[in-house]
Amino acid sequence: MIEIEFKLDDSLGFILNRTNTKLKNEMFQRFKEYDITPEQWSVLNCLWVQDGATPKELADNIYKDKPNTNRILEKLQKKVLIIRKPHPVDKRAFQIFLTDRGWALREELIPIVMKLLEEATIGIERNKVTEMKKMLNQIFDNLK
Amino acid sequence: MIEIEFKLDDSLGFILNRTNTKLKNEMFQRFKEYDITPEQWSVLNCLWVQDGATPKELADNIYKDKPNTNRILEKLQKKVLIIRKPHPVDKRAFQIFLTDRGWALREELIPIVMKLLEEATIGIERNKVTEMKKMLNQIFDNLK
DNA sequence: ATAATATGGTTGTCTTGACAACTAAAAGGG
DNA sequence: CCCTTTTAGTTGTCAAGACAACCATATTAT
Repeated sequence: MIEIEFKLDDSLGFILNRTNTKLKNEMFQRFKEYDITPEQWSVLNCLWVQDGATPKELADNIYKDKPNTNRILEKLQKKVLIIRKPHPVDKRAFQIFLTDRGWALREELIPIVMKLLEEATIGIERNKVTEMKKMLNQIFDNLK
Repeated sequence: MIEIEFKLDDSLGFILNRTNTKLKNEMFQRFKEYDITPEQWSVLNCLWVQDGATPKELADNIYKDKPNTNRILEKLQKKVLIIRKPHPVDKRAFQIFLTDRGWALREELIPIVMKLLEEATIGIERNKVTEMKKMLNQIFDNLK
């Protein structure tokens, strides 16, 4: 009988998930005083670049499906960080706009994230991080 | 005024999360006919190495908290892949044992995962993957 | 122009993840 | 030995992710 060799602790999937979870969680902690989750952060990021985007466009940008994006938007709306306006052309759609508070978070949150990523990658050369990001994107492209 | 530069699409956190989600999801799809989730897979893996472990030990091994581990165990139990037995020494604790079906999944699932990881890392040299895993573990250790 | 199809958005369900609060048993300190 | 503290496990809550089903509007084909 052939003994199958597989070590969970050395498996890319497990390692990836473990690190991702911890990083996301640390981000969540540092955002706590702003009451923003990492997912909400990613939506805000998209809006800072493209204010007035539709939920569909935002969903595409953050690589999540429409229901999830919708629920994230609901939470941002409840916190008055965004407002929905009817789309001028497409009656099915909306446009999402940042409120003043939504805009203001930009200068507050970005430094926090940059500091976090700085700390997370201590001991890893900058070009190695770039290399890792390329590999992660390669894996992303390889799938599905 | 200083213009803050930050691109979500080039941010390690975003890239990590995006790839992790996709890999996990692809795993979920390939496990579908076995009705096993990636998280349930990780628990089974631990039991294949340490049959009779307690929920607490399993939680430590998969880096999840007790409530989450407990609920994953409930699902494995409902599918009769594991059974709980009272701990012989500690009356608070349990020991988790694999059923025959739980053992049998080993030979079925491991090749699927190995194939998936093979496909996911196409175009990336094997030593680069090793390097990436080291970096991910470094990041994990850097945090908290 | 109308019928069929596609798309934007919403709602519901199930699994997971973090966290708080709780029970019961074990361990430690006086 | 008793009292305090720690630990194993459970339950509940909220945010999120995948998925299916659904409605209303747009688009396309005939």
